[in-house]
Amino acid sequence: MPTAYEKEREANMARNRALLEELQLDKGGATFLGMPEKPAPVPPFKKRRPVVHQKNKKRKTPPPSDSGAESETPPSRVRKVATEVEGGLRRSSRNAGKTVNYEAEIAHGLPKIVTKKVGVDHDTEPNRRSGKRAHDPKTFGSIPGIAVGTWWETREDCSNDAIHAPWVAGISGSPEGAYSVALSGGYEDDIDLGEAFTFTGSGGRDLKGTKNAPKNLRTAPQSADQSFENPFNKALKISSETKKPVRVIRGFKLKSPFAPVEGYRYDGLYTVEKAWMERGLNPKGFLVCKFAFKRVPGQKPLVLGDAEGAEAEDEEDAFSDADDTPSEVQDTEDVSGSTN
DNA sequence: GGGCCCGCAGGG
DNA sequence: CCCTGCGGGCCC
Repeated sequence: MPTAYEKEREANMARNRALLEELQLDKGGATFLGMPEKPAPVPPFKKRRPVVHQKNKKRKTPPPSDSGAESETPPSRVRKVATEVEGGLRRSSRNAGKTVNYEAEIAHGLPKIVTKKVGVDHDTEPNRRSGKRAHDPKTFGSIPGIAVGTWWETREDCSNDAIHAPWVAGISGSPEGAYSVALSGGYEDDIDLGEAFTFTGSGGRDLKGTKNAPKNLRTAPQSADQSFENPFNKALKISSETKKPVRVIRGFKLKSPFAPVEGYRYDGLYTVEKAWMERGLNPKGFLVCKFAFKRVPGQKPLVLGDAEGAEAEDEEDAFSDADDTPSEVQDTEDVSGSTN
């Protein structure tokens, strides 16, 4: 006997799915590997394999840099890309420690600051971690040198590549609109059809607990209504009006056939097609902000999950996209794809 | 595997 | 400074 709330949820989901299917059929949409001519029957979920964490927190000692020639050679570890599957490295190289000893790295002669910019004075703040960034994450559109399909083990690595700056938050934005979002399974009722998906806003979670029982959490269940007054949600709403592209990463926790099995993957640019509110999938039916995203046509096709085979076949082309810049670090401030 | 607690980036 | 936030390491 479904309750009124359950029926409402069901209706919401059906309506949202219909909306996404319509978006997918839009001209230029629908382009993931192996996609049939017609609509997309979403394949069954692949079983998610959680990241296997290494007990030993120590990071692998970085290789000694090419003595002296370090002035423009970025640390090769800054970015893990799909092409690393070659040579047996695969994705099982779970060795990126969390406790990074930057002084040790500096002692090794690795340049931690690949470029300037980003509003940081690297002369006065040489140890500032964001100084590692080669590009400003607060830009709209693609990031030079970061191909669609680029993969990272952690959100931190992704952040360093300026694709999605926050380590935890799912939305990065400003009053100008949203720069990027992370699909990481935080909301069970989000639907992911690949070329189009729904996304739930932020806020309405009880992160602090009560004064007597403080929690100090980073994520928590829904405990209040969301609203578009929330700056993150507002940014996405603005994006739905300006239609500026938003970078999208999918994480391993996302329940979707398009989610990577491990880590986080950059899946290219999407536009926010619609913003609305509805009762979310939470015990008390708190309101959440919902957004419908549609992939910008003409990008490298999505892959299903890790799509082991497809990815291996594709690795030669990992950087061959027209709007991708082959080199790791740009000297120029060229921001191709930006609609700033 | 769940609970806990923490650092951190980013914005106000 | 304060606060938030779809991480992640660690302990049990």
